[in-house]
Amino acid sequence: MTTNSSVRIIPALRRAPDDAAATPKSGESAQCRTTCSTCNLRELCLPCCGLTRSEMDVADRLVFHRSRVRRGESLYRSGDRFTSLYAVRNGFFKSTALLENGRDQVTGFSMTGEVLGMDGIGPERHTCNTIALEDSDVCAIPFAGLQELAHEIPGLQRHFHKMMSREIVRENGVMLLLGSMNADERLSMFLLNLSQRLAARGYSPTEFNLRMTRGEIGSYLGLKLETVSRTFSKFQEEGLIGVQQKFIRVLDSAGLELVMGRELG
Amino acid sequence: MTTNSSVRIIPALRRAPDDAAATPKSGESAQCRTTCSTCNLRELCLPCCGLTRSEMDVADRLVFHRSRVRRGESLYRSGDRFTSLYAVRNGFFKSTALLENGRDQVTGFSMTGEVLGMDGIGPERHTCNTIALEDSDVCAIPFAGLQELAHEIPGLQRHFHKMMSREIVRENGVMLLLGSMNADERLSMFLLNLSQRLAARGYSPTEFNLRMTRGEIGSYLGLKLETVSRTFSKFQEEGLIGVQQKFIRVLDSAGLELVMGRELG
DNA sequence: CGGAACTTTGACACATATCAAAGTGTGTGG
DNA sequence: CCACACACTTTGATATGTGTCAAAGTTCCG
Repeated sequence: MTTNSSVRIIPALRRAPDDAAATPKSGESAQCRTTCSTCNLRELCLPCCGLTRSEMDVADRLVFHRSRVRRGESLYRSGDRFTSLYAVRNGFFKSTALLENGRDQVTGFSMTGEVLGMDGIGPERHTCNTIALEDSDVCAIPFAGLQELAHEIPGLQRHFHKMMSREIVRENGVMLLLGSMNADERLSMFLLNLSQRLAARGYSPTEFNLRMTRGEIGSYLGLKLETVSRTFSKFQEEGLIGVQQKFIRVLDSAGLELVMGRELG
Repeated sequence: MTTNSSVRIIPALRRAPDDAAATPKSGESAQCRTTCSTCNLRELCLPCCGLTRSEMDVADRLVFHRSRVRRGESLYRSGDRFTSLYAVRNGFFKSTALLENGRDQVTGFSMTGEVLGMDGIGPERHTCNTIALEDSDVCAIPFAGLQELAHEIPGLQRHFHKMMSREIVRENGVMLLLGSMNADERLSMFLLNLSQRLAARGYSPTEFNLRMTRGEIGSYLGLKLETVSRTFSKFQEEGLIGVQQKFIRVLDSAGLELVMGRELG
């Protein structure tokens, strides 16, 4: 199973492997308007993916609001009226859902090129909180406008459907993980998935900085933070990974994959 | 949280509260062709939901294959080419996903009026197995045709998007359940959800027959069948429910809801 | 430099899994 | 129609993985 946390928009994207947190210089968190044909991320962004030149002209009728979300700030909150999807242009987010009894849980992590907010389409309100784990840039895609556009560009409609479907498949994968895997398996799957998604974006699949805490990983994987920490330590002793706080080095990815298969032979 | 297992197509549907397993007389499992305007389930079915008379005429261009799936048979299997969505006209299904190491897990139960197969849209192949737990009737909706139709009927497109989105929200709910609830909470949520969905279809919310085994419930909830059985027994001792094999009587639904809240006060 | 947030590690508790055996119901073939 | 086999369920005894509680260690940031 390959759990793609959040839906990936493009299969691959080359980029300088600069894994350092993008600390922006300009402090304004102001929005700015932009269009698809002037967007430097258009090979990757939702509505523009695979459009022809003439379709792009149509697409430019749709105006996006690009905005910055600072670390710790919400992109949207549960209960907010749903108006837009958000393409992550740069950065890292967590989504959490709140149970009525007060507990909440991380339901996904999203990185560059993934689209957030699809849970809101049906209820017309967002059903989870999405918070930036580092200073991030997103492109807000007004849903109504997207729909009009998709009506004229069948390829876009199809693309959008696949995106939603993949989110369903991703969540299916998480259900399997939560329902039938032990702590070792969960964590090795988590690491392999992260590694794979980073690789698809041109980053190193073997060395990266985690953007989330042990507690957030645990919440996502249905484990307590102490268990996450212990399992990291165990993997390190076994030579599977190197751990220095948030910096992870995947030393034996085949070994990690074995962790998931070995309980049954 | 209200976990709607599979996406509900209509908010409510009145029906004679005949909960007995529909054992069909005619033995043929042959397909028959039908159109929306002659369908006796159209108030409930996907493409016809909320269409005007003239839109219905358009909809009739789309021909559906109605077919029967006998208990134990597959509606589709993981890996099958995706061509159609399936509206459950009558009956009960489970969907299971297989992990590469051999284990498999129930990812959802579906009943009348719910739509199956949305996981296949993205990958263009089904990603889970769906098996009838009783003799069932489905309506196969060719996806390509549905798309054409939706292009002409905006309300249908919107309806379809909401349906997919709700499936995402449902799975989110299951993730919460699997990630942060104990056995009591999981089972009471399961029962309440089932009860609620039955009520929405005009069946009794307080007395019903389970269509699945303890093992299947356990697989869905991330528990072993013995734990499911023990928890049923415990709920019975506490006067929350009555259990006689597959026949369940909800005696104290408020009490069941309390089970989910009481750990935190 | 000091405090806050996060991480690691240990000791122990507990919920659920595992293993086992008996009980119940159901369908089939004689 | 009975009897047998099979699938499912219940219950008990025990094992174990993960949670809980606690304390010390580390890093980060103001």
